Amino acid sequence: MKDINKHSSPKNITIGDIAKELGLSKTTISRAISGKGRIGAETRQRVHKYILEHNYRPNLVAKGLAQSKTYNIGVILPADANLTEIPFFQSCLMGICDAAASMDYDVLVTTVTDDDISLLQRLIDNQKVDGVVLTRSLVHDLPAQYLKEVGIPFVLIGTSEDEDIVQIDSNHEAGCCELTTLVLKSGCERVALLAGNQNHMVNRSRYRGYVKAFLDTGIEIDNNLVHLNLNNNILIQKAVNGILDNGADCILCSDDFICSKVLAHLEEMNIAIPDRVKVASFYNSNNLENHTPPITALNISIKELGVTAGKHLIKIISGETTSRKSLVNYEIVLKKSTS
DNA sequence: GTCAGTCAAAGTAAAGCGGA
DNA sequence: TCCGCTTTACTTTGACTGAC
Repeated sequence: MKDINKHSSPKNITIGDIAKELGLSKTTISRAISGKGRIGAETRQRVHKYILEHNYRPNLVAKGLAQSKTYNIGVILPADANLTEIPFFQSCLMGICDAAASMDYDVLVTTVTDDDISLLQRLIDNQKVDGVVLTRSLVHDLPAQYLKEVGIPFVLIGTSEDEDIVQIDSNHEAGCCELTTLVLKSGCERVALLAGNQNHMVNRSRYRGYVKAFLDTGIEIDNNLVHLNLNNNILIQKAVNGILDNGADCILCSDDFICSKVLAHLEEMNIAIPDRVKVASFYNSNNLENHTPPITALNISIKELGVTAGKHLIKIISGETTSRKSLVNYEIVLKKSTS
């Protein structure tokens, strides 16, 4: 028997040490700890007494080996997230980490772009994780398609038309419809929408909510006031100029990135909010909360999205059934920008 | 047949060991 | 010294053994 301590740091007590000390096999110790399999009550008590006295902690690598599990979950972030999106993904990640830690899992993070999922494939090929949380939903969702093909458990933070995918989201369509209706009923007659990339499912849901509010209130949409796929500042500024020329009295922004660019452009043009034009966002953030005047926005607990996603994923990994779609509550926070 | 316990195998990095 | 093979570490679990 070689001396394994010769080249290593002080080692933790193992199941083998306990077996040797108590004159039992490693199997018997394992069964006494797990409660699975037949074992005498007195033996079980002896083992439990010993592990309590010696602060035994199972080796998760070996446990994973025996169960063909890694006790890791992967979190996939978009590599092309812009600066204003980072707080969203950070809060998601914190929620996922909390959920994972509470269920004895660790988290590995990697990134994908819309058309390059090689880092996700590497994570799966190398068997680094038992399951995956996708933090962005796309219309043509390459990561989701890939994970379905290879049969790895995963959940999606967002919405998908694929009914096989477990989805964690807020009801964006209902929230945006509610906020748009509030604005329409407050007396605004020319309510514009500036929305982002329509390849992102969330932006489609927000657009549907805007349209539904007009249908419900019986007001016709003026397409001159609707601009989609605003992916950069130049497009946003052009859109703002266009809707102001078309008499917009309220600007609804599909997210805080667009909203912050709109606010900056309005300030440059010395256009007063809310006196000349009202502004609201379908997604809230610290940037908007700290703006003068404060901006009316839809509020969602992003960390709760992450916690829910993490818990659902680990349930699926453990073989438990879970609901296909979970919705996290939203609230409309009315501020001076629409008063 | 039942009960209580043991054996062996799973994956893989790192260390040990023998021969060239 | 280098190369390549063997052993070890770690836990779980189905199959197996021995006593009654």
